[in-house]
Amino acid sequence: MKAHEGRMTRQRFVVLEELRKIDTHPTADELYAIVRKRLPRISLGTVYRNLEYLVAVGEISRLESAGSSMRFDGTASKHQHVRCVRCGRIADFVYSLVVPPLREMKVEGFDEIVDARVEFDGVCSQCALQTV
Amino acid sequence: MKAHEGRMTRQRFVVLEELRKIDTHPTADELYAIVRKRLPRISLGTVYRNLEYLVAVGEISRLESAGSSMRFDGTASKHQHVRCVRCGRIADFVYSLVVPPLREMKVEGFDEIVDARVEFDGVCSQCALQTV
DNA sequence: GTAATTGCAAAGCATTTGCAGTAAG
DNA sequence: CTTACTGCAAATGCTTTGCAATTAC
Repeated sequence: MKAHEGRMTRQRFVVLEELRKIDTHPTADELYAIVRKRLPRISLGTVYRNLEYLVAVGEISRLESAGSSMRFDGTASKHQHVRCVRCGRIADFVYSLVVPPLREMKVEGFDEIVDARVEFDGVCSQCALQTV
Repeated sequence: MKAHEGRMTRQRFVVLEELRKIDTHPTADELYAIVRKRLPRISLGTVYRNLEYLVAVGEISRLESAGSSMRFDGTASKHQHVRCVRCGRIADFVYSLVVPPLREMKVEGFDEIVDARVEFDGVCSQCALQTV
C-alpha cells in the first residue's frame, strides 16, 4: 500500500475528525448526519467512500459485528465490544482474550487463522427501561 | 417440535430437514437453492419466513457473525465459528470460551450482559489457492 | 495540468412485506 | 371451517457505482 496516494480532501478530513471525536461506533448514516452539520453538501456516498479508504489505510476500523449496518471505530486499537441485542448500540469493553497462538490452530478446511475476537451481547440501559 | 400454533407445512419441514443435513452454514439464498430441488415452486420469501420462525422457536440458530448476509445453523448447540475473511464461508470450531460469569460483568451504559462468543477469522483452503 | 475525489442519482443486494389464494389441523 | 401459511411481486434499507464536474497537489 503506497503511503502518498490519497488526497486529504476537506470531506475526508471532517469524516475522520468527527469519527475520532466520539466513542460511540456510528453507522455510516449516523456519521453522515454529524458531518453534514459542517459540510451540508457532502453526500452519503462520499462518507462511505472515505470510510472505506480510511479503513484500507488503517486509520480507522470497521467493526466485525453482527447487525444490519456496518459500524465504524475511530481508532485502530484492539479492544472488544458489547452490542445491545435490542437496538444494536455498541460500547467498548476492556477484556483480554486469551487464546493459543493463532498460527498453531488447525481447522479442517482452513489454511490459517489470522485473528480472533470476543463479542458480548447485552441489553443497554436505555432499552432496559422500555417495556417489551 | 413444540405443540403450539405453528403449522408444520411441507415447506417448513423441508427447510428444516435440508438445513439439518448440512454442516455448512448457508445463507437464506443458498438454502433456497437446495430446497428448490425438492420444492421447485417454493419462494425465497417463504424460506426467509420459515428460517425466522425456526429461530424464534429455538429449532435452529442465526449466526451472529459479520458478513453481508445472514447465515443459519441447523443446530441450537453452542459452538464457535471460523469465518473466511475472503469469501465469508463459515466452519464450526470447537473452542471453550472461558469468561467470568456474565451476570457479574459491569459495563457502563449496559444493564446486563447476556451472552458472549469468540469468532475466528481465517483463510479457507479454497481461497488460499487463488492468486490475490 | 491531471488524476483523485466529489455530488448526484441510479443500480445492486439482501431482506421484508402486502395481498389474495391455499392448505394444515 | 378457520386462519396460518404460501407464492408473487413490489417495497425497503443499506451500500456501491457510473459519470461529469470539481479540486488537491
